[in-house]
Amino acid sequence: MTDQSVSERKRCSILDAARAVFSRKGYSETAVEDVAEEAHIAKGTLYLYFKSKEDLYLAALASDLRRLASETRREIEAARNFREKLRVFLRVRLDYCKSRQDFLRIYLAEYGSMFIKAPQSPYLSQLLRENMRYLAKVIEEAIEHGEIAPVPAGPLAASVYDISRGLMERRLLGWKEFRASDEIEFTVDLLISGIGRPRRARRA
Amino acid sequence: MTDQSVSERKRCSILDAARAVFSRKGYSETAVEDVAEEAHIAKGTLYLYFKSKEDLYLAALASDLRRLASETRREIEAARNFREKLRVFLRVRLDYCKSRQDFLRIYLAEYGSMFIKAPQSPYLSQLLRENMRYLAKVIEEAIEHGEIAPVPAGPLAASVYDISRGLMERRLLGWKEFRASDEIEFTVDLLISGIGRPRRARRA
Amino acid sequence: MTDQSVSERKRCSILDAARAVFSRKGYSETAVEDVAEEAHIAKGTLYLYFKSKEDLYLAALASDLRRLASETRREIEAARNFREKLRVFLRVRLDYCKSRQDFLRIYLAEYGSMFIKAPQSPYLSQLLRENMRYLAKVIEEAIEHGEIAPVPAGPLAASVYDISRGLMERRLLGWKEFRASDEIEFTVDLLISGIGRPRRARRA
Amino acid sequence: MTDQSVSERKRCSILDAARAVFSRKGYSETAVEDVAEEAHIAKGTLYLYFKSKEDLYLAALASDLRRLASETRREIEAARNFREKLRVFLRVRLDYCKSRQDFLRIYLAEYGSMFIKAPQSPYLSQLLRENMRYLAKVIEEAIEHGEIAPVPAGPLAASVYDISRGLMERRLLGWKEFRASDEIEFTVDLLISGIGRPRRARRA
DNA sequence: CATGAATGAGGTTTCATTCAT
DNA sequence: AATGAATGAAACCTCATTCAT
Repeated sequence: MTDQSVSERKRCSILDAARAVFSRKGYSETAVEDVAEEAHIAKGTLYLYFKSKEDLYLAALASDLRRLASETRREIEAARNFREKLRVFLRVRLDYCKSRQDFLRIYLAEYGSMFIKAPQSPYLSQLLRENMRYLAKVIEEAIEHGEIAPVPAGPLAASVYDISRGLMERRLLGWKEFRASDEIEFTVDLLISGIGRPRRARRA
Repeated sequence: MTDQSVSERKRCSILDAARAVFSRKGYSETAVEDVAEEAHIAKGTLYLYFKSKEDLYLAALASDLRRLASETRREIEAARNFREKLRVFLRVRLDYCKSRQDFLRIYLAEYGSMFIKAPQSPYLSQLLRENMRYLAKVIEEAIEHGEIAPVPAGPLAASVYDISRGLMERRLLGWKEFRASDEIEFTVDLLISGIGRPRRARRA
Repeated sequence: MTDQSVSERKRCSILDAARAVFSRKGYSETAVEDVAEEAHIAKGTLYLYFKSKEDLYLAALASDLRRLASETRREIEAARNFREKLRVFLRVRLDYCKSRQDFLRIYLAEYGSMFIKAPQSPYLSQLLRENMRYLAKVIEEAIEHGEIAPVPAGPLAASVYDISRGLMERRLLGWKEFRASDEIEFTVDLLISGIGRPRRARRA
Repeated sequence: MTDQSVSERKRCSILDAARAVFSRKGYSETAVEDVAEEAHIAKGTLYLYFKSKEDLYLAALASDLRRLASETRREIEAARNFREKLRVFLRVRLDYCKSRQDFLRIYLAEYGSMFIKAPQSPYLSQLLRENMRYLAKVIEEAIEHGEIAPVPAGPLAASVYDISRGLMERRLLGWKEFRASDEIEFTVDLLISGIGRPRRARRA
């Protein structure tokens, strides 16, 4: 048991190192040795935990991707109404820009390369669809509850993902036009007032 | 004259080959030799036209990026009202998915890697901002004309870009939930009815 | 301890291989792979010990250059009078033609290329001046002791170096006019007595 | 006739360019294109006059080497006595340091590489021996005339060459200890009188 | 478990030479 | 005679991976 957890702990510390380095230099510019150094282990040791550089890269990505997904779910579950759920969805993501820059950089980079060597990481696209499906379900529930108009849930979920990704990207690039909370509010308004009825007085 | 154009023609044919190969295998998996073969020239010849692999890659990207931008402007200029302009913006992009898959794959991949080694392609992010700025201006005009509510133009333009990119991506991945024209209509409705006044009957 | 010496031993064996190959084919005609083969190691291994082809070349040169210098000093120190010191200086050098042909070829080649790209090997010219300076000091002492006439020590040292280099060169080319010991004797006589008329009793 | 001389003139201008470039950058660092540019002709044209890079290099060397040899002979012939001939021999060479730096650099570099790839330029070593043989003959005559002691002419000629080369080298490197004329005088004295004790009246 | 020396395939780039114009 | 675009061999160097210790 201890054995297992010790081993698991080391795996994690390697993943942390990997994220740090990959996010700094990118996949192809990163040498396996760089990661080993950052993790204070020998290059050979790394291969006891991951079977290849790519495996390591994908593992670094997946571990945090799962964390983001579960955190998102937990917070959404806790939110009262749809507007709140939307807000929460965006907030969790924008918070990641601060606390997990390294993960996000890899995530966004890998997202882009999906379009080139799709078969390489079926895992990412699968995880992505799963998460989108979840958001679609949340939307469907809101429709059922009469909170929003009966729009196609899948495409809407996709759009929400698109916009949230854009927000993260611009934060990472330092292009912030205004404060995170305002950006969230703007986005929620954009989406809700498109879906909700009239759109009279916004933001009191 | 002929000389110049012959040379220019060859440069273009190399760029075409480069786009084809890069979009298939990605930057780091592509060997310069692969591109040379695709273009039916010798490796060394390629270096007469481009000074490095990266130069070639960026040139392949930039040439089509400029084409997309100018085509977008032309069509938007021709459109009557804002709703139409929005529709046109999205349509031009979705058309590209068919006619220029190779370009788009490179574009999206490179977009992602901006977050990792930003300084490498300042050109891309500059072009991007320029294009966004243009869309923002179009939005501002629509606001002035009273076509849409007075929303912050910059963030809105960004969101439009985000969503359009998402649409392209999903088409490239074959995730289309429905026909392109429907997707465009859905998106326009989502955006407009969020910006425009009441939002009565959508989608007939 | 063993570790260090094992590593050091390997470094030396690579240097030996390098000297052998470089002296056979010259710097630019030698491929790094050739040296690796001669040393019975892989190309990559060589780069664990030397950071570039040039580094390897210079290291091969410097190691023996230092050895030659120290051997020279030791023997000169042991010699009684100036005539003897001169003899010894030349002998050590001519002996090197036999035992270290490979080194000498590199040394002489590199000497020549000093005049073309001087900044490349400041190390060589520095070592050279140091050694000349030492010989000059030996000469100055001989003058003080009244063993020889009060001639300018620097230029004389340089001339001695010039002639000794010529002797080595001609031996390497197989142009020997007579036996090494006779050549040494002739040179010592020439320097000490000159060729002007009198020249009575030479060599007792 | 004109045709021939025009062609010959072009060959020479290429040789001049070659000397200039080779002496600046060395053989392997020089690209054939560099020489072509310096000569204001196209790369292909150069191959009409010289069959390879090496051929060009050797030709650049040989043309001036012959010039140096003939100039040396002419001046030596004109000199009255042996001491004067010696002086003249050294002076012609030191003058070359000023007027033909580029040639000398190549000459000295190539001299060094003789020891590595001797078979490559048999021409140089042949020319060298010829010139040495000539000096030896001059020495033999001086001995016959009773101007100097009966020393072995070959080795002495070699030594004179060695020293003169050293003088040129140090001038090229900027190591001059004193003025050219003094250096010549010192050398002549050294050879004629040696450094042994008596050495009474030097230079009459 | 851990190491890190060794490997060698493969990458990008250069450049001497050719040849159609 | 002159050109310079095209070639492709070969060079140097990197680095993911293995394996004996």
